[in-house]
Amino acid sequence: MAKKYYVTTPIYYPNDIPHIGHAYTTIAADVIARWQKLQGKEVFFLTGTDDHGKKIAQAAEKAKLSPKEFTDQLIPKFKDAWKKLNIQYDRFIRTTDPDHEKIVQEILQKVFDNGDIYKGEYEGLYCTGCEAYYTEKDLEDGCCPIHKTKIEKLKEETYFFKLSKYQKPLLDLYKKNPTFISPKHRKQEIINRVKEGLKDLSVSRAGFDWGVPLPFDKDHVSYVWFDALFNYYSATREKSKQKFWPADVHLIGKDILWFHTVYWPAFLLSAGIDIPKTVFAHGWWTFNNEKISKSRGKVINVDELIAIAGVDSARYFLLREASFGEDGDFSEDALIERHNNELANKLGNLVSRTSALAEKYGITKTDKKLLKKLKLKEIEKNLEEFRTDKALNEIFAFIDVCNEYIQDKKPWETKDKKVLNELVEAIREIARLLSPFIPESAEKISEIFKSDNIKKAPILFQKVEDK
RNA sequence: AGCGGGAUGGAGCAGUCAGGUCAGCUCGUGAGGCCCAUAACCUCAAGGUCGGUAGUUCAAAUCUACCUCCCGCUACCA
Repeated sequence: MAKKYYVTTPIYYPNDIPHIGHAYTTIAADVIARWQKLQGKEVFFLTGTDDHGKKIAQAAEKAKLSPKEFTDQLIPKFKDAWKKLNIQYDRFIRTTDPDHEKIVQEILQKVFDNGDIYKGEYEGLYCTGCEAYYTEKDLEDGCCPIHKTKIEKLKEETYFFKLSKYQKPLLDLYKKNPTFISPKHRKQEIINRVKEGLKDLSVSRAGFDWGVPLPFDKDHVSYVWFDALFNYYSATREKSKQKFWPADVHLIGKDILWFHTVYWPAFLLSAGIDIPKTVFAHGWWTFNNEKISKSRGKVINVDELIAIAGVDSARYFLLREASFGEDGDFSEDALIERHNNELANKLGNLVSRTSALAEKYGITKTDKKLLKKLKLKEIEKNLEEFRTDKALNEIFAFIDVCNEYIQDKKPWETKDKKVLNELVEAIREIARLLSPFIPESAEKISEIFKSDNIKKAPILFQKVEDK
């Protein structure tokens, strides 16, 4: 049986418009999924939305819809965006899916029976206007940042998860499984914070019903993280999917690293479920070196992203520009520069000149010497470690080698069919390696060089001129 | 305040974990080559005391200590 590979994105909050941040994580997951398929593995790629929570309930009320109707309306925005970006996910899970709700309840019951969930009182700073708790640092002069009203201390009955009990097991886990928190430089941050001690975590809310009811107390619904995190697991409970657990990688943004590397394994340990192999946190995008902020209109949504130079160029840019795990800066100019230079001039032109020469002079079989200069092992290693930028670097370094080769061998002069064949074989491999990143263009290239009867290629990447 | 990250030619970055093969890549600038190709491609050149100081070492961008400046995180927020 083929080896399996399971990759996830976070489940997104459906009230958002899909923007560059969502797109980045999802494209990265798609590239990894496609790459693993290329390695012959059986792949399961999960994405979805987190439909529960008070904010959604309130927004729905405003729109005079039930929360379910409200979220139903929002989901297509995400599905459309992923379709436009050529994302081949295997399942789009929603936290309102019945199979998910059922699993969450089973696990809540199990953890409750273990004694890891107990009833207690949560005391916090509560704003009645927002109907939400705030932490000390959110406040402005002791007032709610939105309503500017005095905030009050409130006690509420709630169920707690014994997170404190898992401090030691978590630290052991990090030690035993060094790649669980990736990239490496984020690990120490989490370890230090866990060492400082863990407080028990409130896992239920009373007073509204838009969530998964606690099986042992129907007046409470599960607090959002308990519900949301388990999506990764519940998607693997149907029979044909069970083999995929534990997940090979959860791709996430660095903002939710804490939840995925502390809460999530603690819940799983308590429920006696295997821990995923890796949680990989990537960085943030800035826009023209400024923080992306919705309020200032500095958001790039998916349509804008695609409009600049096409889907493949957008995919290519995002995975090439940012050192994976680090922050990256997005700008239209930078995207266009990479599109024109790397995709059009280097790759596109190589395909163009090679196909034109091959059409004119033909090719004959050779022993693929040029291909030996491709650092395939490096590329494979980088992709196993989610370093897409480095993998692309290596692939494009090889494209440079091909351009040098053609320059050096002057096949337009020598009409050497062997030289041309070396190039054709090289390009076939380049197309294969690039197919996870730029699926449409890679497919076109493969098509051009499919048989040995090659015709001159049309322009693959039309250059984008200055605006 | 604590914890974590960063500072590398004009711009943007890689290299730091495993010290020497390292000062690399892209853009920009200057000169040349080629004429197959998307005015693309190839070659060469100019440009950096690798944030600062001290140390370890035969050898430091890389390790250690201290300092300066930036950025992020500090938990019930999706």
